Amino acid sequence: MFAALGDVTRLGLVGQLSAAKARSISALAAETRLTRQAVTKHLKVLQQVGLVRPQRVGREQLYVLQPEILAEAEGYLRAVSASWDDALARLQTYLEG
Amino acid sequence: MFAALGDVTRLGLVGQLSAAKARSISALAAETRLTRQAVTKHLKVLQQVGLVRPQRVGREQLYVLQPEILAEAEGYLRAVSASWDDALARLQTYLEG
DNA sequence: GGATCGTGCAACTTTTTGGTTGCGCGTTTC
DNA sequence: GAAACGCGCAACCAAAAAGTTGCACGATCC
Repeated sequence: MFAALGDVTRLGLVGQLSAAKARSISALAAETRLTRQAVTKHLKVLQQVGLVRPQRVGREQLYVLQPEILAEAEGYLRAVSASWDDALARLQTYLEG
Repeated sequence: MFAALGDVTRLGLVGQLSAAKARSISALAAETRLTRQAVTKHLKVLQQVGLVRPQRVGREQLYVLQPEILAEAEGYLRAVSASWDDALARLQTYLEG
């Protein structure tokens, strides 16, 4: 999940998709300096982690963002922060004791 | 930032550091199957994005987690979710209109 | 029905990255 | 002060990932 978002190009694609309802591969590729095939590969990666969902419309393949998945990552970050706060509290106690 | 967390080993190191106050490179390496130098490299990466801060103590180099930085990533995810909700609302309106 | 558009698939090249090995240097410890 | 410990640096290796090119195929437009 983080690995999927860790690529600048993919993060850009997520950005594009977060601003639009749905976009075709060519439309997405048009806003980058990459080939259409490169964009296709990145979309496959995003799809594998569930961040994005393809949807065929005529001869176009539209991609839609699945923001529910983002909540997972958000939750993890919060958990790490929390457990670190615990550790910090223990450290505090230790230093004061 | 996401790229830094995107590696399994680095995410593991963050996990270790979130559970302890501070840990030396060797101590961190001892809990993985990796060399000390490999761990050193990963810590450098984490340090570059500000997730971790080194602190020299005698001949040991301790590393401490900087959880404030995690809030940035958390905020970004929330923002993307939000703007997508907007897009979804517009799509809804479009379809109903 | 022929041209065009959007796409999928496969092979290939290039770059990045994760990992190791080897050595030297400051800090302890006895 | 010599041995041991914890590190840092640099060179090197291998595997994975990013990107391109070339071709074929269904959908659309005229």
